[in-house]
Amino acid sequence: MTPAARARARRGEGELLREEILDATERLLAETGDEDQVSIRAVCKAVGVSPPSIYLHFDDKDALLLEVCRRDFAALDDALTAATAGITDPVEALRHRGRAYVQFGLEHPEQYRVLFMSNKRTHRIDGEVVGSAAFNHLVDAVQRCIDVGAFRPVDPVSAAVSIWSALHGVTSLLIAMPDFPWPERMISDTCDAQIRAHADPEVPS
Amino acid sequence: MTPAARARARRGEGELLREEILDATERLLAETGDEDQVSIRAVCKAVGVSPPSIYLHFDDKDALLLEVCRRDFAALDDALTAATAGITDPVEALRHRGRAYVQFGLEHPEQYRVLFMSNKRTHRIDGEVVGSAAFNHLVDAVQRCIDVGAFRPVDPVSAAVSIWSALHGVTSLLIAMPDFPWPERMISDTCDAQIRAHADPEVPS
DNA sequence: TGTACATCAGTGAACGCGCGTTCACTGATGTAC
DNA sequence: TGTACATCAGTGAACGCGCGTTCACTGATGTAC
Repeated sequence: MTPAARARARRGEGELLREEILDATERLLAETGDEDQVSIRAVCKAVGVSPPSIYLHFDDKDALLLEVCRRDFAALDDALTAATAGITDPVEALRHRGRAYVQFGLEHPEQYRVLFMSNKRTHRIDGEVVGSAAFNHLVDAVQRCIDVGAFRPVDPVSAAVSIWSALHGVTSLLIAMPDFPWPERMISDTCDAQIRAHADPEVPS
Repeated sequence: MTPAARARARRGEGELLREEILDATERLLAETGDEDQVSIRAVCKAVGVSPPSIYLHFDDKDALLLEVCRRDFAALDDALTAATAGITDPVEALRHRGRAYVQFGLEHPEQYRVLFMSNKRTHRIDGEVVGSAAFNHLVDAVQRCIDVGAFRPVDPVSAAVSIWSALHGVTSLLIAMPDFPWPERMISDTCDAQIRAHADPEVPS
């Protein structure tokens, strides 16, 4: 049951394969749940092309994985933005952002692994930190809570790191140890606790 | 520069090799900082024996890694116990336990990866959760804080999970993304915040 | 005290596998004249 | 309108590598008689 070979792209449409390769890599990662199973050959098989054709579009395997990483960071950022759409209260928006972060991780565990739990350093190139957009948006969200007086006027970057760290703790433990008897409400408790930790006590909610 | 071949053990002392294999695996993990480089062959080279001799002491590679995992969990538990030795105030003891947890992770990052960040599931066998001792000791530490009235009388297991999750968040982010501009005092801030989050407000410290 | 033998602690060589990558190539298709 | 040619989008086969594991073996050493 060999997968159908892919039809050759028409002239001028060679770049189509590039997108198909990226899609297949992503799909393979999600389906196998194992970064080690994402080999050049496996990707080719999934796409229906031969191994050398990868090198028409990517310098090497690392370049391919870096591009996948970029897309995943963008998908995460999009999911977080979507989760807060239409919410005017900055604290509620932050709460939703937090929940959406954990949810993204649980829905795309292997992608989350690659982004935040791997030692492959795929998320770095030439000192560029690929995922900085999502982090900056979190800082902005914290800043808005400070602006309306709901949060104490601390350094928004430190507060964002603290919140991120708590969210990442929950997400990565759930991903790495799915069989542990985690308490219910662990996710929302963490989000709520982070809000509480930064709230201004003089402004009761 | 081939490493010196290991001298054959004397009769009845065959088990010595088992310990040497485990030590070498641990050393290799720490030195290379990469689980993927810990192969049967690499371990053999480090010990100075031939590949088949591994199988005199371990069923297969997974069995070897599981045993390494057991040792690492024991080492973690020992480090945490040592860090709280002689501290009578339960809250101070918990604070030290927290700091020691993060410190263990940063000092043994690749071991920490294997224990808490891997998808290899090395820490499970026949449903036995290998690292439960360290977790139970954390629950006990939380319970002592509750007993003296310093912590609100919540479920100690949930509180322990919450604390663990926060500590793991910090530890694993620092390990996975060492180049990120983490704020100073991130570790101690996290420990302090967790203590505060569970403290009984009627008992000011 | 001598010697045959069982046992122990390993080894040498090979198995089949999948990997990333490279090289020379092919064949369809658009274009210049 | 016909045709030679350049270009594009790939492919087939091979490279050397390291991997986990297995098989038949070796040679030293302790022990029974």
